[in-house]
Amino acid sequence: MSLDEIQKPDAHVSNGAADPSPWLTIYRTLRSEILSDNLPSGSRLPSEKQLCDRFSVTRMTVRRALQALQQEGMLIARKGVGVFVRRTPPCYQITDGNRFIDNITAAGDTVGTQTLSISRERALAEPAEALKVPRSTRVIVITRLRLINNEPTFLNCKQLPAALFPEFDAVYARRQSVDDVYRHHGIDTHRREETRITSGFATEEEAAVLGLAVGAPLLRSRSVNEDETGNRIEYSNGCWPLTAVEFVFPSPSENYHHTKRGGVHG
Amino acid sequence: MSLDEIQKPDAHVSNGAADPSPWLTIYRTLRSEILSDNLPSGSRLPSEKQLCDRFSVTRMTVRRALQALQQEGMLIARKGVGVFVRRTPPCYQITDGNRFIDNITAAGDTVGTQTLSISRERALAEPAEALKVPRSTRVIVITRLRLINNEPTFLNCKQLPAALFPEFDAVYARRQSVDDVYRHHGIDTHRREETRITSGFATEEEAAVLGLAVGAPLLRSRSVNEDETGNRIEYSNGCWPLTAVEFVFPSPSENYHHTKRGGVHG
DNA sequence: TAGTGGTCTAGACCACTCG
DNA sequence: GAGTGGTCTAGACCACTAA
Repeated sequence: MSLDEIQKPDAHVSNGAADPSPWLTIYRTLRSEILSDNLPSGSRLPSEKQLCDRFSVTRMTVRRALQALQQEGMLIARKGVGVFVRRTPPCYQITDGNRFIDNITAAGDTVGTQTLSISRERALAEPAEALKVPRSTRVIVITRLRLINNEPTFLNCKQLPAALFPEFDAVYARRQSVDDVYRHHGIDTHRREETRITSGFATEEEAAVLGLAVGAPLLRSRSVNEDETGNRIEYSNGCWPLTAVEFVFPSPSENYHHTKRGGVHG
Repeated sequence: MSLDEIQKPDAHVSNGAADPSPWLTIYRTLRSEILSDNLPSGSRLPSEKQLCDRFSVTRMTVRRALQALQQEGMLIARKGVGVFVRRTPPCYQITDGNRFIDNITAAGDTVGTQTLSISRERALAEPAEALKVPRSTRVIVITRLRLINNEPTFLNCKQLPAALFPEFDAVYARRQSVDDVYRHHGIDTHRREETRITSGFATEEEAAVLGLAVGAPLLRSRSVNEDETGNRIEYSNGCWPLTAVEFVFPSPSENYHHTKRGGVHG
C-alpha cells in the first residue's frame, strides 16, 4: 500500500471502473456536487422521492447513499423538512498551547459563542482527579457551543472548582468570557497542562447542537489548565465533527530518544 | 459514547415491553452481549437469517443494527463467511514523545509487527515539505501493520529520505527495526518534531488490514522526526480504529498565556 | 393537509467462501 | 452446491413539519 492510499480522503470509493453499485454512484455524485459547491453549504437537497426519479432507483437505495454522507457529516436530515448540506467541510487547525480563538481567527475565520448552560454540580471521579480536588467538590459546569463562521463546530464543557471563582456568574454574565472570570479572580496567566485526544459517536444532544446525525463519529479533546502556581483551575471537555479539525502538537519536549538495540520506533 | 444512549422520546409509558424501534433493540441487545463477553471477541454471530428469526424481523432490519455496530468497529462482516466480533474495544494510551512500543508494553500488552511493503518512490508535495527536501526526492516508503495482543491495531507508513539510508534494506531485513537502521547510519538519537491528529474514513486497503468495515471512522496521526542536528529523517503517517486509542499530550510548553481582556479561552 | 424523512416488510438476485 | 453477506425492489405505515 502506498502512502497516497493512506492519505486518500475518499472513503467508500472503490476502483474507478464502471458503476460498481447504484448507491455508490449516487454517493459519489452527490458528494462531488457538494464539494464542487454545486450543492452549496446549507442548501436543501431534492427530496428522497425526487432523487429516486433522478437516479431511477428506490428510496432504500437513495437512503443508503444519504446515510453514508450523513455519517461523514456532509449532510444532515431534518425529519419532516428535508436533507441539507451541512458544510463543505473545512478543516480548522488547532495548535496546542494556543487559545481557541487565536487558532481560528489567525486564519481569518470568525468565532462565536453560545452559552448553553451554567450550573453547579458535584465533581465526578474523573474531573475531580484531573482537578486534584476531592470527589463531590462543588464545580461550576459551563457548556458552550462555539461557532466558526456561524457554523456550530465545537461543543465544549468546562468544569471549574466553584470555590476558586465565587463571582463567576456576575463576571461571566457581563462579558461571556471565562478569561475575564480568571482575571477578575486574580489569575492573569494560565497554561494547558495536558491534552488528550479520543473519539466517539455523537449522542442525541451532541448531534442536535452540532447539526450532525446521531451516531456520527466525533473527535473529543480533554484538557486541564492550571495557573502559574500550578493550581488546577479548569477541566475542559469538547467535541468536534470528525472532519472539522486537525490538532497540531508541536515538539513535545527537547528530550531526544536514544535509539535502542532491537527496539522498534513507531 | 454511542447510539446506546439514545433515549426514546415517548418513553413515558410504563409497559416494560415498550420497543423504541426494532433495529435499536437489536443494536442494543447485540452490543451488550458483546460487551458482556457473551459474544466473545473473534466469535461468529448467528447468520443474518438466524437473527431475523430470533428478533422476528426482516433482514433489512437486522442489517440496520449490524451496520451501526460495524461502523463503531465492534463487528466485521466477511462476505460469504459470516459476521464476527472484532474486539471488546480496549483503548490504548499513546503518550506523545514516547516510542510506540514503550507506550504499549508499559501497560503489559504485547506488540507485533508485519511489514507490508517496502519501496522507493519520489516524494509528493506534502511529505517533501515535511521532510524539507525537494519534491520528487527519492524516499524509502515502508508500510507496517502493528499488532497489539495479536490484534491488528495500527497501520503505519513511514517515508525516509533514501539518500540518508543507503543500507536500509540489508539492515532492516536483518532486524525488522527502523531504529536499528538509524543507528547503523550513525543516528543514535532523534526526536519527534511535530504530531498532527486528524481523522477520516477507512479506505478498502485500510479496512482490510485493520479488520474494519470500509468507511469506518479512523484516527490518523502524522508526525515528523528529526535527528539531533535538526535534520528531518522520517515522515510518518498512521491510522487507528476510532475506539482503539487515546492520545496524551503532556504540557506542550512552559509558556504561560496571559489572559486577555475580552478574549475567550477554549 | 400535503410533503418530508424514519422505519419496516417480503420478497429477489448477486458475489463470495467453503466443503 | 449450500450458505453467507451485499444489494435492490416496490410497496407500506408512521411521526414530524410547515403552510
